[in-house]
Amino acid sequence: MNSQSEEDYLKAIYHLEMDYDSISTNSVADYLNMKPSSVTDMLKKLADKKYINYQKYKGSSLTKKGKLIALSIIRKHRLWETFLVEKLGFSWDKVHYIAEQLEHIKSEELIENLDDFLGNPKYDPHGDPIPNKEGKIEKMNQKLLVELKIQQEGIITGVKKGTASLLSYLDKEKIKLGDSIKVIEVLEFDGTFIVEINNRKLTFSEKICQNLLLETYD
Amino acid sequence: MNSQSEEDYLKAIYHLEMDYDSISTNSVADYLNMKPSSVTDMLKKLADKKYINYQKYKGSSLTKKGKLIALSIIRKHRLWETFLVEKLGFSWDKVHYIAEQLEHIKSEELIENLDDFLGNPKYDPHGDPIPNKEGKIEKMNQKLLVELKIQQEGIITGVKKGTASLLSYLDKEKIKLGDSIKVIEVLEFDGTFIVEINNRKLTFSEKICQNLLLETYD
DNA sequence: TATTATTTTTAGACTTGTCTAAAAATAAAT
DNA sequence: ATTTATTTTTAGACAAGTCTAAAAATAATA
Repeated sequence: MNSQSEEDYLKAIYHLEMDYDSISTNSVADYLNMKPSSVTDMLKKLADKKYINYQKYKGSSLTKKGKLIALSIIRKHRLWETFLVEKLGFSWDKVHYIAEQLEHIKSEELIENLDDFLGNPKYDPHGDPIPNKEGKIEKMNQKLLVELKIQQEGIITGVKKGTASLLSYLDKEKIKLGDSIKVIEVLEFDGTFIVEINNRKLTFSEKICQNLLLETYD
Repeated sequence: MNSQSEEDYLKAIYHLEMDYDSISTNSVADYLNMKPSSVTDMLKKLADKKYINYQKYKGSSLTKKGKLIALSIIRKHRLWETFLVEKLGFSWDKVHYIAEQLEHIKSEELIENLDDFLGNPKYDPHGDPIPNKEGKIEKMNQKLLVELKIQQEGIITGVKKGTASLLSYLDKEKIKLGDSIKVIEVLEFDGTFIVEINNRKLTFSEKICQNLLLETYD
């Protein structure tokens, strides 16, 4: 049985491995708001348990075993987030703190029953893919809308830094993070995109497309 | 913010106060499977926080403040149990361990949304009353079926010690703990009870009635 | 009521997970 | 290539919550 702390570290390393090749002690400390010395201690412990490969001063990486645990926590997190939004009416931006707690509840049966109850969802309310029981997870890519080809699809995950005003525009148009978007046409003349969201056709300027972040599956 | 441990102790004292007048350190230790010395330490801490009245060698009792916390944990526990049984299809006898974990999740909003989602249930799957948000809880009494008067109702909570075989009879008759029972008639001749359970009329011998435990509300 | 038994508390130790401060290793820069 | 800066580890401390063993208080009994 792993402690809540151990699970948090494994999850952090998993997320960091998405973005960086080698995981430094400091990056884990930053991610978890902890001091590097505390992280060193825990890394040793996780290495003893064969959850990570850790070499003094060299950095860490998850072993197969560690990755499976991280994915099982992420699975729980995303299923609980789905539950909170779909069943309890929370808005997608308020569920993280609660899911951080719920993801540590111990019971295989609980999470499988929850999965069935939710209709075995593939994506959570943020549009992130939910790993299956065996730890398989759909690979995803962060892209800008402007990078998509015609007919390609993605899920809206946010906007680029410094363009928060775009968020209120999206809000006005009743577009939420997690909504699916599909490119129908791109006008050669000015780069305007015609896209489909929630069965509605919408027109986006090139500037919008350069600032809208998506996840795509390929 | 209270720790999981503190919450467990407060809940234990609450439950013990249902059955006994004065709560000894040892009784808390037994209830929580802990050593009395550990309990003493925690009792001091809870007294510092004004959650209990504690006097060396004399025993403990919950303050108003402590009782409210205990009731809020019990509320969470029973709502989660209801969720697990009603929504996730768990059987009533397998939910306790999971609810023990879920009851410590921190979020007012979560529990109020859950309450609404479940349709603001009054009783949990074991037939125990669920305290409301303000800590009000329906008073209940343990009684034997034989003690009930005609037309009185109760919820089946168990059988007397040494009569486990009665359980398999109930099982055969598709009667579960938590089922509601109402006395329709008592035959003077031999003390046979005619009762209604799940809209079915059933006949119980006097011996059965002397061994079937109920909760009643009055 | 004096003695024995039981309960409760105290004292000190241990574990987990964190911290600070200092030392050691690695990386960057002059 | 030396020096300087940064990163990482070590060493030692602390808080929470538990334990064991022994002492103190209370309760039971002869």
